[in-house]
Amino acid sequence: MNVTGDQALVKKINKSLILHTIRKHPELSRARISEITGLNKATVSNLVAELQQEQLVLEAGPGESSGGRKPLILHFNAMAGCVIGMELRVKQMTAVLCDLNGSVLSETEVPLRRHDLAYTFEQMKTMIAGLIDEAPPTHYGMVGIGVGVPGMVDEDGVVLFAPNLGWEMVHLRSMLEEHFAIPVIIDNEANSGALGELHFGRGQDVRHLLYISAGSGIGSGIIISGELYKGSRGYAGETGHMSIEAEGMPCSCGSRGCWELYASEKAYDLAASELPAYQTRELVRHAAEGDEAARSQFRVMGNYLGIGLTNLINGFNPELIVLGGALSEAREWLEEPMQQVVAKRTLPYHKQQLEIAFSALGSRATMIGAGFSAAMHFLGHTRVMV
Amino acid sequence: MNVTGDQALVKKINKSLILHTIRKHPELSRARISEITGLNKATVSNLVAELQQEQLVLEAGPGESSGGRKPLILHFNAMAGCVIGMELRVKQMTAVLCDLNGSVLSETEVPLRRHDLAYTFEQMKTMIAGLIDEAPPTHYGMVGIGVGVPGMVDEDGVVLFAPNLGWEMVHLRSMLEEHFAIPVIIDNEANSGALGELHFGRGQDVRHLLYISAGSGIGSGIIISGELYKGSRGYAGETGHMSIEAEGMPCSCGSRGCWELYASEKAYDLAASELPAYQTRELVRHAAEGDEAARSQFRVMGNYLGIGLTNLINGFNPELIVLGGALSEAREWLEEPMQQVVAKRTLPYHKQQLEIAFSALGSRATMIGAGFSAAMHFLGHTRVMV
DNA sequence: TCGACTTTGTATATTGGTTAAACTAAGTTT
DNA sequence: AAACTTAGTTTAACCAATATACAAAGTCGA
Repeated sequence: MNVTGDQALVKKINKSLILHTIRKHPELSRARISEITGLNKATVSNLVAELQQEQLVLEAGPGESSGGRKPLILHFNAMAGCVIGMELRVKQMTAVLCDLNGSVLSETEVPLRRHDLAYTFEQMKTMIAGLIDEAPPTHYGMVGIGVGVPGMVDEDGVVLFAPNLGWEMVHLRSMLEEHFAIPVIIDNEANSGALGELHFGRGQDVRHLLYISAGSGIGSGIIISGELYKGSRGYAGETGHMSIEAEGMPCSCGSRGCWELYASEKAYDLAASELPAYQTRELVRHAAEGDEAARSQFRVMGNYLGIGLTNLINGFNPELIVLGGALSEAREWLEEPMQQVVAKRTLPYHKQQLEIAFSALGSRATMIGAGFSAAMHFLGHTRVMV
Repeated sequence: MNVTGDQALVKKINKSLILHTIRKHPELSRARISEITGLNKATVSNLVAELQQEQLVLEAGPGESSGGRKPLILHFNAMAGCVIGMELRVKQMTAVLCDLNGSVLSETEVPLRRHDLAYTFEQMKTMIAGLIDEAPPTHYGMVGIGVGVPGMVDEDGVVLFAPNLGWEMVHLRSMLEEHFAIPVIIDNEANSGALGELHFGRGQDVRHLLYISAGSGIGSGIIISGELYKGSRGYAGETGHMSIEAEGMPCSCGSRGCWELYASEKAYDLAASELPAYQTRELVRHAAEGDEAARSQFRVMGNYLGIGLTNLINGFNPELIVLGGALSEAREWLEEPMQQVVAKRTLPYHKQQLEIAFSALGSRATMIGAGFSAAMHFLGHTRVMV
């Protein structure tokens, strides 16, 4: 249904605007908020008073005067509640306990021996229960759980297909919500990572961002106008199966020449020559020790990474691309060949104002992003499009 | 700056909602609008009265009663003003005079002998002036001009680069606005085509649509959440330069193996064997007459079209793909091999609820879409995101 | 044909949000 | 100490949507 306008909506828009303004800029006074947002001073005062009552904003004493009355500094009360952000990986499960602004309060990790649903779900419940126990007492308590999973997720939080876990049609959101009675958000691992980098990594103030998660495969999270783009059914971003060799190697997906066969860890198995190791971390170590086979492997992969990136750049015209996932540990060896290919093959105009960076959050991007989704879901975010 | 909420905004949102509801559904009464939108009957009455005063809505007499007072049927007054939609092509220039709802009132075409700016701009001015003369007298008169051009356009209506015209950094919008003193909207030809198909072709009620314009090259218009996605600088959609053969044929763009070398009219020049003709229309004629070389050429191109489409489907997960441009005339010969490849290579979940269709508007999609952009710019469209 | 019922559209009073302007509070500068 | 600045609050006015009552104009069964 359509959203109609009334006074309640106006209040929602303005309150949301003020809350997120305070959240993003610490050390603001009511007067500054009025200037920044364009809202009347009285409006700001009223809505801030409500936000204080709701424990979402705190007064933190007087600030510096610039020739008049001292301003009263306001803070977003990130400790009004807690969220949990998780990442489900093939070999382990990691999770963080975060405040409402994405700061990590606690971090845990557990190895996964098997991937069957029963076992994994038990482990998840134990891990989440542990973090809930650890959580400090807050006004709202635990307000949400976000989970990033290595597979396709639909809009109802159903994991449709996660080949590396052997999962199909797992109603993960409803399972967790029924057990913990807390709102749960399930997302693809790359989508969560994209949100993590957007809000806490390299992506501050970026409108259109592409997050590429290269590990055992390649997935990507697409941020358009500051928001996750999920496609018509929630499956957007499966760029690992973009064919870059029309009649190349056959892929398990049914296609041929898929990008991830050449530019993810899958390439190790298909490498032309013998490699000294078949795990990224090991291979990086060998490369650092001067092993030519390892270095050459990364050069080739960097080249292919660049080719796929070029395709995405020409199509999406993003402001920023962030490379994350396990492969980002090989940055030292991948970056130069990759950048060279991109420079050579990208359309000239698309290169302007384009930055390609490696993840600032590293392997924590996904779980931090997942936790942040949960926090944003709790805080709400209403705004207008013109 | 941020959009803040106040009563004026509420009114704008609701008025916009009512106007576009009437525009999209003819034969509505105030009572039905109230039901559909969720707005109070009194609100609808008030805003409709204003829209009537602004000549944007007309009362069209009583409708059928269903056991009570007869409803007063309202119509969107598409003839409150006119717009012009143009398409600039390599060999000709086409334009339509449209009402505010995209209905074509008049259509013209002029061949282009040269492409230098001075000459082309003269021709444009003449063409537009002719259509302005033809326009029937309306309350608002001519309210906008939309132009689709074969090249990259930035957010200020500057044609950055149009290789087929030999244009670079042409400030087309300001040139036309200064001359005609009417709002002008310049867009890439594929973007305008996407809008045309979205609103008047196959795309009604579709949220995420991809319009592929295959002709002398391949461009695409990306519609996300019902809106054109232009990327960070306005250059999104250059999918013709997506590499589908990592080390394939060198392209003028600096890359290799670009999709449009294999699946646009550029493929004719690079065909393995001799072709009976080198223009799509001619080649289609030969294929229809049984020429095996022509048919085989289309089969190969259909195959490559499918490979590129698969890449886009996996990445974007659109609901609908519309194929337009000159190549769509070869639909009879392209469609089957293309659909086969897509069926074989696309990820299984992405196939669900995906439709691939050929353009319903044909060669008119771009100019109709361009005109519609101008009309929408005049009518405005304010709404809320939650 | 009459009266009961339906449906459409308008008028009225109320609600509740933002706002401008005046005001209080609390500083700095000269 | 007086003049000036800046921060935040109070007040009254405004205005758009709403619920409710109401008027207008139809249908339908007996």
